[in-house]
Amino acid sequence: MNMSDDNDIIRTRREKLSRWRETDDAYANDFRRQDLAAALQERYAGQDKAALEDSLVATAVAGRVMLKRVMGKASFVTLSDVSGQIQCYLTRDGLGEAGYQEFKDLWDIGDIVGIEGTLMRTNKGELTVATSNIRLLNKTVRPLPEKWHGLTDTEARYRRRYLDLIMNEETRSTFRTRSQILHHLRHFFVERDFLEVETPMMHAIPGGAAARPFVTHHNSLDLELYLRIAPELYLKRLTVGGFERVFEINRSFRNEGLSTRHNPEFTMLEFYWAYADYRDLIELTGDLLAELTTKVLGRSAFNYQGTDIDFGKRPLQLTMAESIVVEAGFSESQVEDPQFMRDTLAAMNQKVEASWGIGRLQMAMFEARVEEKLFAPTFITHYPIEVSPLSRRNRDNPDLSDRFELFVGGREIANGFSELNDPDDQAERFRDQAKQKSEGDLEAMHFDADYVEALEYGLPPTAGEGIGIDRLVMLLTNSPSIRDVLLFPLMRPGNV
RNA sequence: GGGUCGUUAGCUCAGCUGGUAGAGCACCGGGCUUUUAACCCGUUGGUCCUCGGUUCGAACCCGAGACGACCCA
Repeated sequence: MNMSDDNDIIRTRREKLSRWRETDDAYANDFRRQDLAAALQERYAGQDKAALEDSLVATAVAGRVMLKRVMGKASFVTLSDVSGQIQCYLTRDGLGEAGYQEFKDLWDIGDIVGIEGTLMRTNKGELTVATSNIRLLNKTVRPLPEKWHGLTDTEARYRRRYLDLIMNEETRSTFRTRSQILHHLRHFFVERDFLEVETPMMHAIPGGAAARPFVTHHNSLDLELYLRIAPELYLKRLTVGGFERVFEINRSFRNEGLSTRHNPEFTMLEFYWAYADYRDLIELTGDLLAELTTKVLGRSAFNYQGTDIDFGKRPLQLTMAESIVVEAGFSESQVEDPQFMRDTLAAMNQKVEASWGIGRLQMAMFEARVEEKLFAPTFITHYPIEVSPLSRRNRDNPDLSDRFELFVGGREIANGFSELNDPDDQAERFRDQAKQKSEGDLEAMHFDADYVEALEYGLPPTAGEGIGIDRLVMLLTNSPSIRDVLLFPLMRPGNV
């Protein structure tokens, strides 16, 4: 765990570094690479040994030494660059006595080097650079993890992600996929005339979600500020301002525990779409998942932790009450009976507050008994108004909201609704939240008078949605933990 | 917050019932001009996570703590 500075390996490599520093070109930056490994592998895949001998293709490659095989006066070195790997053949005849000796004396696995030469193919058929000139570009001090097993210790992989990236193609692949997902999401929304915006990360009043915030302090304003728990209320202010389609992909922060599904900072996509409602969102979300998966994976179906999921098919739809009937096995009348729900939750050792109405009781039951079972993509609709303080009230049933969440793999992936744009109703909901906060609910919302004022200037009929990007990346990269899709997940400071 | 498991060489891991700490890779020395985790020979390398306890004697047993993984709340 503790990588001390005085072990034999590091001491020897430091001695080599000292010798290298005595040369003229230690830490030179004038080596120019001509080709990437993968490009060479692809371009010359069809050329056999004889063809390459005839054509004398000159190249210059650079990268990290991953493997080194010394056989007396000839050696093979495997270089790794951003694209892939290529083998190089170094000989005393090819490099000259001094050059070959420098390689033998100074080069170690892990060093960053530049190699010039011509392409050849070995007897076993591997494309190889027959080296005529070598440059040591960075004499590294610390040894890489073991070449066969790599770096497997999860703690080390998260704390020293660079080593994980050097050693594990799977890790590199995950983060390439993450980048692709973000790219295609942006493309999807920009193509549909959504404007990408950035709204504040530091809020005087945290809002837009039920969560505990991180608190910080602005010195010169002498002001308590909160890291945002969601961008929602600012994005809707922009919709008031006439940006009728906006989206933001950025971090939010929630001061909660860590788990395989939660990191205190996480990435959300939120978008707001004027003159649309939650049913339009459900359609758009279905399109989005199908298109995204096809573009990123080349197909709409994939396997997540042993279960097949297909975003090419439209997700199921159930109301929250229906889902409790179906998955938890209660009758429709039981699900609507506050006393029954309260008693049943209590019997399940679930925390229940006396003030909770049927909406919060149903929500608690849903979270306890239903959510984890929703493996196949499923939209749960008709959330109770009691747990949806920013959502539009359902026209047919005022106790319900025009809101849905999407569940995949037993996890919430998206949350969307027709926006509440009645300022008086919103003020009433905020007052209710503030009351719950004063009664000790740490996740209840603050009264945001500034936001209500914005609504008084007029939010068009609008639908808005948030999509958890980390969880989406988990699905498409088959990652069991959110830490596997965050380059630097939060860790307690350790003595590493 | 609770439970289970883990922490031994730079890395991957063994280490029996408590009796002087082991292997492979890497490193160092030697051999080898088409290898593929190259191979062969010979070395080197340790805060056994930390602190305390039990014991003639602790990597191992007990207690407390640190860090991590997973599960639960």
